[in-house]
Parts: sequence; C-alpha cells; structure tokens
Amino acid sequence: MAERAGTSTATVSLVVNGKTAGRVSQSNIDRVLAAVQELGYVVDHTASSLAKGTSNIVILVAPDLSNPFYGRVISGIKAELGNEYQLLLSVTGEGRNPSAADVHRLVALRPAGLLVEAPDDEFLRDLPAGAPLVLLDAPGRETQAPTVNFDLRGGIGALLDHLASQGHTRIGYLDSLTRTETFELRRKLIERGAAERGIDYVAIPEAASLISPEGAAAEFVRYWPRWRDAGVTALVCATDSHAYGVLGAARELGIRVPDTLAVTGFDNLPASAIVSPALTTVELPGEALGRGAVQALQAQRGMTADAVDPVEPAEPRSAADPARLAVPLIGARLIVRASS
Amino acid sequence: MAERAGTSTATVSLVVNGKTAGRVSQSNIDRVLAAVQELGYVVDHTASSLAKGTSNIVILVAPDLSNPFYGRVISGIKAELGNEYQLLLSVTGEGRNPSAADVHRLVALRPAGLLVEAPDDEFLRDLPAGAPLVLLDAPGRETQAPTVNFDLRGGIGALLDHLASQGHTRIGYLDSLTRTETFELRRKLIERGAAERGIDYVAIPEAASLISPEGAAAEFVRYWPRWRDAGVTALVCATDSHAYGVLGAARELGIRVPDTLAVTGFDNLPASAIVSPALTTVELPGEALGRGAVQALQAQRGMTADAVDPVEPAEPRSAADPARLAVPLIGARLIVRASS
DNA sequence: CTGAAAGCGCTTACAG
DNA sequence: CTGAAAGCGCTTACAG
Repeated sequence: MAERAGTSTATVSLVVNGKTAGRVSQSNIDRVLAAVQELGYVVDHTASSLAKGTSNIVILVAPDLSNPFYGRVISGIKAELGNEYQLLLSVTGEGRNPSAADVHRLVALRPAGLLVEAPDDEFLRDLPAGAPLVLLDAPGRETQAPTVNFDLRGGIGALLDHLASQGHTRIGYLDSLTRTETFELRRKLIERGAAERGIDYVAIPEAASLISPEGAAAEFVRYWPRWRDAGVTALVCATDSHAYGVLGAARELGIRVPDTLAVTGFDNLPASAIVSPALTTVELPGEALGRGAVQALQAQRGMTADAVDPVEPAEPRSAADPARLAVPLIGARLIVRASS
Repeated sequence: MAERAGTSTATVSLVVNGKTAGRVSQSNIDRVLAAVQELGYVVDHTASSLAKGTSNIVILVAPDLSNPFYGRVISGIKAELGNEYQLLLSVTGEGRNPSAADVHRLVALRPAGLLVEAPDDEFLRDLPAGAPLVLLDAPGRETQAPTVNFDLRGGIGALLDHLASQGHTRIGYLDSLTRTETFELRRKLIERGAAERGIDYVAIPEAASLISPEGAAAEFVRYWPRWRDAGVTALVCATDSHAYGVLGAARELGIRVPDTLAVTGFDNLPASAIVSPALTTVELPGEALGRGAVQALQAQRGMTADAVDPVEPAEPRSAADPARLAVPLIGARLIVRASS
C-alpha cells in the first residue's frame, strides 16, 4: 500500500521495522519515511503477527485488579517492557481464576509473553504450550515455569520478632479466601515461625475472606469472640485490605488498637500509612516483582528490544542446582507503625 | 491442519465457527468436532482476524486501574460482553492519558471495539478511524463519539440539598488533578448548584490532587487553614479516595467530622461504608456504566453474538434531537452516612 | 452439502 | 542494495 509513494513492499517492511542496517539505501529510507508520514501508515499488527509467528503484546493475567497492589506490579512491568512491547491485562472476576477457555483465547493471540499472577493448578494444567510464560507470586511452582516470587520468610520472621518483642504470646491469623500459593505460604510461615519463637498460633482456618475490607470486617466481627476468648492479642492479616476491614470493625466494636489488639497486614498499600492507627505491615514491593517478571521473560527468549549483548549463559553461582538459584526473589520487609 | 482427521479446511472453519446452518452435514460436523477434541485444536486468533478483518477483542483504555471504581466498570463490561468477545485492558500511568503512539498500537490490533474511559482532547484527535469507539464518563463529548455518561446533576443536587438541610452555608471543594471532563463537570455543577441554593462556594482552584488518599491528605493539610478561615463547614471531595485522605488528615489534625467539618465524596467505593465516620457520597454505578458502554458498542455495529433481531432503528422518543436522546445516562444517587 | 482457490497485510529468505 | 515470490493460518465467495 505504502509503496504507492515509494518502492516495493519488502523495502517498506524493512524500513518500518528498523532493519535497514546495510540493506536499504538512505534515499529509499527517506522516501519510505516520507510516505509513512503522508499516509499516516501504521503496520497492521495482525498481519505482522501472522507473518512473524508472534505478536508484540504481553498479557498480564491477574485475578483482581481492584487490589491496589497490582497498580505497582503493572507499572513495574510497563517500565521494564519499554516501547517495543505492549502490555494488555486480562482479568477474571473477583477471587476467580481464569478458566481453560480464557487461557486458550489468550494463547490464540500469540502473545510475546504471558505473565500470570498467582495461578492455580487448573490454570497451569490447561495452559497450552506455545506462549512464553512467567509466573508471579507463585511459590512452590518454580519447577513448572519461570517464576518470580517474594522472599516472605525474612519479612514474616521480622514481623513475628516484632510481635514477640511487644509481649504478644498468642496470635491469630485472618486468611485470604483466594486459594493461591502465596497465602498458603504466608500461613505456613507464620505458623511455623510462631512455633519457633514460642508464640501460640491460635488457628481458626475458617476465618478467611476475599481481599476486601468489607469481607474482612465481617469475618472479624464473627470470629473476634473466639480469638479474644483464646487470649489472642495480635491479629496478623493476609493483606492490608483485610487489615483495613479489621481496623474498621474493631473501632465499631470499641476494641482498642493496638492496646487490646495489635493488627498487621501484608503489602504496604499507600493507604496503610494514613489509616488510623497507621498499619504495621510486611511490605511487598510490587514494582520490583513486575520488573523481575519481565526480566525473566526476556531471559527466556531473546526478547530484548535492542539486543544488548548476545545472551551469554549466566555462570551458575553454585554447583548445586542452577535452576533453583535462578528463581528471582524479591525481598519483603517489615514496616512498623502504630497498629502494633 | 485439523483436516487431517476430517475433510477440507473450509468445512472445519464453518464448524468451529458454528456456521453450519444447512451448510454442513451432521456426519461431517461430528468428524470435525471429534478431531478438534483429539488434537486440542484452537483457532488461531491472529490468522482469523486477518481473514475477517476484525478481531474479537474489545479493549478498555483506562487511566488508572488502581482506582477500585474500575473494578465495577470492568465487571459490568464483562457481564454484558459475554463469551464471544474478549476484554483486554490497556492502562497508562497514574493520572496520565494514553498517547498517540499507544492509540495506534491499540488500533493496529483491530479490536472489535475500543472503550475509552475519560479521554482527553489529544487522545480523541489522534484516534485513527477504524475501530468502533465508545466513550465512558466523558460529558461534553457526546458529539465526538457514542458516549455513556453518569447523570451527575441529580446526585449533586441531592448532595447540596442535604448539606443545606444540615445548616451548611459555606462549602469547599477538593478537586481531582486529573484533567478530565467528568471532574470539570462535577466542579461546575457544584458551583452552580450552590449558587442556586444560596450556599457560598469558597473556591480554591489549586486544591487538587491525584486520585489517592495520600495526595488528598497532603492537599487538605495545606489548604484547611484557608477553608477554615473562610468559614467552610463542609468539604465536597471529587472522589471517595480523596475523601479518605481528608478523613485521615482531619483525624490527625484533631478536626471533628462531621461536627467541625462535613466531608463527602463521589463513587461509593466499598470501603466508604466502613471508614470512620462512614462516608456520605454520591454513588456512581460503575457496573451500569460498563454495561451501557457495551450496549452502545453493540448498537454501533451488529455486534450481538446471537444476532437477536435485525437491528430495528429505535423510534425517536421525541422530535427534538434523537441523537442527543440516544446518549445513555446512568443515574447517580446520594448516599447519606455519618460524615455529613 | 462440499472442496479448490483467492485473499487478508505483512515478513523473510532468495535470486539478482 | 532491491524486488518478485512464497507463506503465515484462517475465511469466504464460488463453482460444483
């Protein structure tokens, strides 16, 4: 089409794709560029993808974007992705994981990469081969696909040390209803860490809600009597959103925080510094997670825009198990505020 | 490919697309279906789009998905879209609108529809023709493209009536920094509505922040002295997120809400019922907005999955201006809670 | 009802 | 350095 104002479609293709290095004369480059300007030409992404066998879109699959946490993950991804690739998001309903049908439709787009937040077994099983895949926040799945995780152990250890230093000897845990690995792991690490420190972990497995203040508030109202009667003086919540609900419900019930009950969360959402009392929380750096995921994608397939160095295979840091060592771990750290 | 187990690609195409009505024999249908099962065949979306000239993806372009408001818009869209179409989201950075380059990349995907939240002039100017377009929450742009808006007038009127009935005679407004039409309109309607009711509108145009509690809190701390000295006893905030920040800052400053200062928002986010004091707000039904947008898209191009009725041109309800009447308006209603 | 064939708009060896 | 040509995997008239 654009050849109308230049010469030959092959040349046009080379120019608009910046592959002119010693293959197209300057005069032709100029003519094509001029024509592009005039006609407002833009490469048809669909046709281009078909011909190349892959597109330039990267899809992030996340269960619930209304969680402000994802905002940071997204900006990390976009920052690292640059302009060559385009980020598109696919969301499922609140607390629901994407279905097999969703997955197929996604893969049929031939994405340059699929970034999946907190996948479940079913999703991974249904995933047809073909698209480069990176898992985010999926502890325990490192063997199934390249994964970027948080290093929760350190943050949770610091949290428990802090609670112990405040004199707490019995703690409760308000879980997330979302059945994802990360919450599973949080619970286990808390339970185990408590035991190691001689803290009683008062388990009420039913105490769990979706990631929202309302749901958490309702659960807290329901189970607070049991925690109180069991002598719980500190409640660890699965996310900051859960903690907000607990803070609100505690205020309604006239429970003083942190005097009667200390409350903590995970994430360090922006609002956590300004809720009252300000929330003690284990910070999960979403932006770093997003960046790490893109890097893992790039490592997987020479996806680098400017083909920096010919990807030199990284020297294994140890003889043990290079594959394991390669799993990027994003540090989580404790932030102490007034709620504990 | 899949013909290996059946016969002819044309037949396969007809079957997988469900266009068999009197065109394919039952025995062939069965054979194709069986082959699809066996090989796990899935239509290549890219090639299909190229051949058909359009894809089955609908793209929602929104400035900031971390605002929980969009969660509702998204579920409304998905519910109305059904399974034939796939929703993908494109986000820009916080408070930033998509650029011309973004727009082109989006259109190059040949989306079945482009849903754009709160677009600005530049975006609309750069938008290449081609993709069916619907604007969401873009008052004043009804002439540029099919648009679905909130009917803010009623909700704002009710809000001002309520404030007046509580004895407030001087009000302030904490604006959004995001330069979009909807905020422009909120401000104007408040200013005008106040005048009509004999309420003083104390204008501080600089008092504005991005849609986040932190930003709003900082602005409030900064401008509260001026509002107070001007005799302001009620502060209307551009969104609930702004109001949360004000509530938090007011508590820090020892300002009693609502005794010393009444605070209100817009949106009715889930958390608004549980913040303390609970927030009076003008509810903006995001889900209905999303549904309305998809309906507008479908009306625009026979996008209906099952081709219900041959789109009968709706009878104009009045002789006045059918085009204007066609703009769907989603009602906004006041919800009174303890903060005012 | 069915298959052969053209065409969607690009990209990429390939021969000059 | 440049253009003619094949091919990416589908869909859709078209002729049987």
